[in-house]
Amino acid sequence: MAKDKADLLQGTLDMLILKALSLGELHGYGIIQRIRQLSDEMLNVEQGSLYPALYRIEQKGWVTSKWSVHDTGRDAKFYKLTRFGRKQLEDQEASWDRLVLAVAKVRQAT
Amino acid sequence: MAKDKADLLQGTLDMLILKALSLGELHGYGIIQRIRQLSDEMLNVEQGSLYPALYRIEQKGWVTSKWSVHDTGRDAKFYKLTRFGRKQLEDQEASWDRLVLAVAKVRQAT
DNA sequence: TTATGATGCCTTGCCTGTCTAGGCATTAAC
DNA sequence: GTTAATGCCTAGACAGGCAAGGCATCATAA
Repeated sequence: MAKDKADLLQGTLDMLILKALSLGELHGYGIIQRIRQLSDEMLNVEQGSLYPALYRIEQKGWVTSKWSVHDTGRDAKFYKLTRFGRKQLEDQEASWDRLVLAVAKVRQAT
Repeated sequence: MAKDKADLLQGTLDMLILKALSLGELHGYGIIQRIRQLSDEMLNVEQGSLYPALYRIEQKGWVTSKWSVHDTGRDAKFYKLTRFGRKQLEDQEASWDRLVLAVAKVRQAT
């Protein structure tokens, strides 16, 4: 099976989930789709990665969840970013920026 | 102990090591210093991360090693990038670029 | 009717890879 | 003589992403 989609690096997933939720409440499956769509199909989050991550994130208080009726008439568990989660998102984005910068510095070396 | 230095993300270490070695043969301890210096002290590779990584990388044939006399008069194990390792470096840099781009796309979403 | 694919939830177990925390030797500096 | 820097290494803990599964609902197609 072709693997043209980039594997995630450990640590980026939380940030992506938080970012997806910062655009509005969403259920798990929808988070996957939103990330895929926003990244132009470049990032594909597996369910086996997402649900454990959502559980972790909820335990940390970065999101809350509640069951609601989906527009399709089916039930789905909607996740919502907390204020603390929003702060976390900012922190993780800042860390990511630092890392990208640092790697860029190393790479531009001749 | 203050932790202002970014923890590496899994997967970036190999690339950094290969990049460091692409600038010339070097021994383990020197690789750590070179990465730290090139990144303006932002990246600090732990020895407990480096040596297992070097072992893995050598097993894969990306580098070769040989014991030589260091300029200080002491022995040190010098690692050298192979042609295959150089190809790997290019691949990993390309993957890194794709990931950074993909994350940027997600992040610029409103 | 049935069966397939998309949508939705979840769990288990493996595996990789980084980090913490050690150990040991040599050399230079104090 | 002891400390700090340089040099090598290992063992064990741990996180987290992934593969692979299970289950249910609904729409569509055969």
